Amino acid sequence: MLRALADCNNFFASCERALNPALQGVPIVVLSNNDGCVVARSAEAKVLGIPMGAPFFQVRRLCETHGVHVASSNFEVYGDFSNRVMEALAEHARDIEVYSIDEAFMGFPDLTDEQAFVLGHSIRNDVLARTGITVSIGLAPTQVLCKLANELSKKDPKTSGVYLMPTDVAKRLELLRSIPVDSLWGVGKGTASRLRAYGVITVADLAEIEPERIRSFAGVVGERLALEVRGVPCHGIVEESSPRQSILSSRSFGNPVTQRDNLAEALAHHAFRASEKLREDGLVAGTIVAFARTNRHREDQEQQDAEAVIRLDPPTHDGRRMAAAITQAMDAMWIPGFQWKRAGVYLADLSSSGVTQPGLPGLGPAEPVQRRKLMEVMDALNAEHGKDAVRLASTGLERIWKPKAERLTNLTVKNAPAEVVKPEGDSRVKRTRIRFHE
DNA sequence: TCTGGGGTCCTAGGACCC
DNA sequence: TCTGGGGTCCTAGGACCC
Repeated sequence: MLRALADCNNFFASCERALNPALQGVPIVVLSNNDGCVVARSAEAKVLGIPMGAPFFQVRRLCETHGVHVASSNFEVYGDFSNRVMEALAEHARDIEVYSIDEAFMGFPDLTDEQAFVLGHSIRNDVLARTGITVSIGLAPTQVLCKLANELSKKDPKTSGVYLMPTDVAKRLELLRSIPVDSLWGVGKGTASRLRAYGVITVADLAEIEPERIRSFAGVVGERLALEVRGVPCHGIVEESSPRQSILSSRSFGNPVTQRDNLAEALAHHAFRASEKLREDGLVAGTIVAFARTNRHREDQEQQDAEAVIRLDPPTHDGRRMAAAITQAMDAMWIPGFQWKRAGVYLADLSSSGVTQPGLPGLGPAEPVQRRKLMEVMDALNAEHGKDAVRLASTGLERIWKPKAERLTNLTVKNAPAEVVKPEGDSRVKRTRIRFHE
């Protein structure tokens, strides 16, 4: 089977440009939450030498000097673009696995090299025409090789955005000999240094070593990698997404929080946000962890973590119950005298809601009817009138803990076509696994 | 002054049991 | 000084990804 990885180029920056055609040719930078770091750069911004992940305050001058358009990230809008890209991709593939907000693996029946090229280009053209987003296509027999092919397509302008990994094994090995093993998907710093210690320097080295031997020093992860670069698929294209195992809602504060009440409000807010995601997926949680941290980057300040772990018995998806539990836990959690920079709520021990567990007396339906109804009504109102249209009083009125987002693209009728902001429903692409991050 | 927010999977080691 | 052997389950933390 032939596989492909389609990956949107400079995705968030491309979305901003698609929303505002006046940005054609203008360097664009998109900032992370709280306007903290650079998380996406248009090609022009890369040329200016703005590094990925740079704290914005370090590149602010550079941006001003060169007239860079700087945008706060707007994940709702990027999610809509993503949906439309994935729908277009799905029409071309036999199987599709939406891997992240801007990437999808696709499966095709076997094709000749010629056919693969033609297919790659027609996918690219179609997605561009329908969404305004440019994708790069890497074609190969395994997902790890697809990743590599995709990178090569982006690096080399001659490929015009479509790269097919050589099907001839000797040719492929020759190519892989020039690629360092740490550029592989799944090889980070730790694995790279372990591999180096055993003489595995290039991807070809990995392809030539006995997979069983790899296992002794790089574990099953290394073994799978070795097989994949040989062209033996270990990852299938997963169309059915498995249920989530954890949910996190957290943010940095626009300004450090020093008052207990403000931290409590922020945590109640995150608890409710997390509970919304839980209900969306039809799950209940058995454990909440509420946490707060001081600013790791301030070496002049004493650091502190605060954490409260709360068991929910029976498990729940009731945001009110969670917020109340956290409010109670504040006594144990609160440590005065620190400047809290970030806080959040983590949900674990997730299981399907409405399921009674056999053999466990007392574990009836997850929630009493009236509690469920209340959440349903709140979710419905917020879906219709926008996030936070109705919210828990415990999340506060002033909300001085809110993160910064000072450069949000103004979605007026003029620059936001209706179908961009509110795409057609009924996507046939399963997106339950999609995660809204870059 | 100012530094993101999600996730998954694997492993090692401890608790516990027979 | 010396003090079994094996199995399972759970958890914390590391590594990695986007």
